[in-house]
Amino acid sequence: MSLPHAILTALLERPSSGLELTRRFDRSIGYFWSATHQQIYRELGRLERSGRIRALESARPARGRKKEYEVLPAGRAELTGWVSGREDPKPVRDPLLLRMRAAAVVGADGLPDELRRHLALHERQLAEYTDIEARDFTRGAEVSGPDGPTEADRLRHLVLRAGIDLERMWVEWLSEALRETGTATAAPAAPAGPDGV
Amino acid sequence: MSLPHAILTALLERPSSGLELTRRFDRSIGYFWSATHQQIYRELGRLERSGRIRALESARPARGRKKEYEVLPAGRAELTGWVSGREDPKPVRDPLLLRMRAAAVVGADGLPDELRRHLALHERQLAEYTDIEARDFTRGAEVSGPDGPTEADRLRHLVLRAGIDLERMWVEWLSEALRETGTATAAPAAPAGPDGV
DNA sequence: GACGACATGTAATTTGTTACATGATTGC
DNA sequence: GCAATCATGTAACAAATTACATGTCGTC
Repeated sequence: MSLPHAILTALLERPSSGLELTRRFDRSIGYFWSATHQQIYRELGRLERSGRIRALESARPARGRKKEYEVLPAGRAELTGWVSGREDPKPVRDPLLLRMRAAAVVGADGLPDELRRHLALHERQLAEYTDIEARDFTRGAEVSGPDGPTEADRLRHLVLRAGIDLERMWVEWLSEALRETGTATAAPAAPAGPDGV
Repeated sequence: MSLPHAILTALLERPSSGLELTRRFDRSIGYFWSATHQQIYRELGRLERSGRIRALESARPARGRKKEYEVLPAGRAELTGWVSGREDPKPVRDPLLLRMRAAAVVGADGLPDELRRHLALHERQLAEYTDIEARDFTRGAEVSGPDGPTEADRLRHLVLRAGIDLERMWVEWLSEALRETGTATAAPAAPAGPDGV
């Protein structure tokens, strides 16, 4: 249940309207926590009702009119508490890996094309991340002041590097997978031994 | 919507009862597609009603009695079609990364402990995977016959290596993250620049 | 016959997805 | 006034999570 905390974080970084949040969840925030505008509006409603955020004056009448939110002390407290919480890493759930495992059973027809497609997507994402890194986190382009990077800068850079490392891992793995399957013709494959893994 | 296909794959590899499937989803299958027993029973019901699998004779009366399923031709056809489908990689959604980003805003209190905990978990998972690799996929211990690995073996090995690469990536990233945050005292952190990333 | 392990299931809730509905503002 | 865009929202559904309920079987 992290969506409300993602929104609180985003709003603390900068007060925003629902649509602005939606856009930020397509870039920055969305790189590690994705959400659609429907989820965001629903959650904004809840957070407002529970007194964790409030709409800035100016716009009341709702529909069609922009409505900006800011975080209240209760919201900041909620987020602070959540940050020091514990939560195990979620088990992996990856359709592409499942497809490969299924392909081992019913035949790998068309798989190489899909691998190539994913490779291109991950390469593009990697390039986007490294561009951001070059822009925001290299010596001289530091977001921070003359004292070098702050603790906050270092944390944000670490998060970005997780994204970079992940994309790099997929690019390398997909390249290797293509080397091994791309050339071979799709074989029907024999029934497996005991589970194999 | 991959759960039914995960189940079809598992049942093709070996006919099983609901509980057996649940156990296999805690190992092998679960390494790339996790599911709880409630999900599995519900989905088994649907697959049976839609004529994709059927219960082996022997056990009818239901509750408490073991019930084994096998895949029918319609099920195999469904899976074969699904394997050649296309699906974009899902955007990342990682609570730990979100926590770090939030920590950059409200302070990184207690974060290093959580990083150490995750590091230990990922190291254990990595060890489990490399054990399996050594057991099932090294020369001499090959699952396959004397002709060397089959296409199916190669695919299963690739899936396992994705797991290994992923865990290794996290182990390395978490080690680096600890080097950078573990020593520093938790700082309150200044308000961010424009989104930063 | 009571207990624990095995086994199958129901119910309620929350979260995420997809499709659609409606109002406001701006430029032509 | 009309179309395009910005902006907020509703509704219906699908999937996942959590908690609980029930039945069978072996064994002590």
